Amino acid sequence: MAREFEPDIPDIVIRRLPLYVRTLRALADSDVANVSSDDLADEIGVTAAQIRRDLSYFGKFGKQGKGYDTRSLEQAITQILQLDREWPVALAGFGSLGHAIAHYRGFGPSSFRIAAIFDRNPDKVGEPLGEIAILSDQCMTSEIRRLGIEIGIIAVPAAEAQEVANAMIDGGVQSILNYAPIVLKTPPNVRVREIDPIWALQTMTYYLGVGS
Amino acid sequence: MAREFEPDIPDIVIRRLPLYVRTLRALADSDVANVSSDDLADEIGVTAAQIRRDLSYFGKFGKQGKGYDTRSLEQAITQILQLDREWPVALAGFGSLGHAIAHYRGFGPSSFRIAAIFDRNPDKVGEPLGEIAILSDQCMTSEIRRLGIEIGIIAVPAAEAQEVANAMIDGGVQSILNYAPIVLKTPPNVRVREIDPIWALQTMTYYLGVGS
DNA sequence: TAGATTGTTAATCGATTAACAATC
DNA sequence: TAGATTGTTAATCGATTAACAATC
Repeated sequence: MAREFEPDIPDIVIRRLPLYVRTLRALADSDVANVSSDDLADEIGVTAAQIRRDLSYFGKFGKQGKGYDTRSLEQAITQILQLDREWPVALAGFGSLGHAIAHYRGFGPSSFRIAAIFDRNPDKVGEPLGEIAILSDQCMTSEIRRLGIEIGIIAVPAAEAQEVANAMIDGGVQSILNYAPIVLKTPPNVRVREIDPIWALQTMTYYLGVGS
Repeated sequence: MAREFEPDIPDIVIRRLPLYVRTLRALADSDVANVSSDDLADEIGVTAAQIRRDLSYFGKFGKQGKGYDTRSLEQAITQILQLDREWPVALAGFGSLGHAIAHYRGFGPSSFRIAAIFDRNPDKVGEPLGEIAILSDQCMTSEIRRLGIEIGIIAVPAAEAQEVANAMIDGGVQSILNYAPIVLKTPPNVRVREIDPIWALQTMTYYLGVGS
């Protein structure tokens, strides 16, 4: 049975776990072998109680009086998140945004690898990227299914985003990173996260100006 | 008195408002003159009760039996968010990520304009962007203050991000869009939003695989 | 008027925090 | 052992939802 329907771990807890991994990795890389939930909380900017509560959903990872072994807690959470493997990702849209994503250096050291790129006009977008051909949108569903891809990135204009999402989902995608400024309609087993810098800025202007 | 300390409007409500603006604008542009909270909720993927509750923090915008005038509700929320003006923005980091941000087409029709660009090595990054010179990080605080900039975008490596944030804040920045994968330490009057595609992907792998 | 839909209150739901016994 | 810190429960806090009187 798929974990989408795991009832008792709140999504908001899952969303914090990558932050723990990142922070623990930085600590371990700085040769900090142990942390208490208090120290970790300070580092991250949350409360120690929240960290302990979050971890308790998954097991016992610490030692009373001692705290957590940074490296092994990092590895434990990495496993929980299934980040101890490489995930092939499909990128739709190879305009300027798609190019920037494809060349984004952050993917290198991560668990994600762009394994297929699609564009409505594959001829017009110029060079393929390294070994990855740019394919037509029409191949999307079948190619995603062929490669067993479960993660898609949408970098097409808003007007085309829903159609692209549908094609990805038909191919088996269950996680979508959406750069288009539109709310995608998706079935309940598909998760979408938004990347929208303008939106993010718009949530902060409310607080600006006036006094200071 | 600054609205940072406005006690009674939850930040989570503020974060939803841009979504309402965007959706109302799309409806108005499609010549839909009126919407009920029910229709709007369907469009956005939230509940009608939530929309009515959110709006009630700011006033009365609808008519019983009729719903909301799309255009005027859009404008009302735009005003609440202070999006009816143009905000100059400072961009720190003009590497490949900074370039992509500076050229991002989404800024064009938005309320935001990149007004200053900074890099640690302004000589090495090549061409200035249009009319905007690339200045040294050392000018950041004074130039931000001179231009009255209140919004900053951080696109530098993680190791430099905190220092850059400090310089921005010293210059008067109160809103930061952070592309660096690090938790910034900031005073309580400064708001930070994260843009981190890898993090976003990492919050979804938990649900993948296994069944389907 | 009759029907529809708002604005608002109270009830529910869920997440965070505080506290502390267990124990390393 | 004494001190520190976990894991967990119960209390608190805050956000969402349901319901409905008001009214267009």
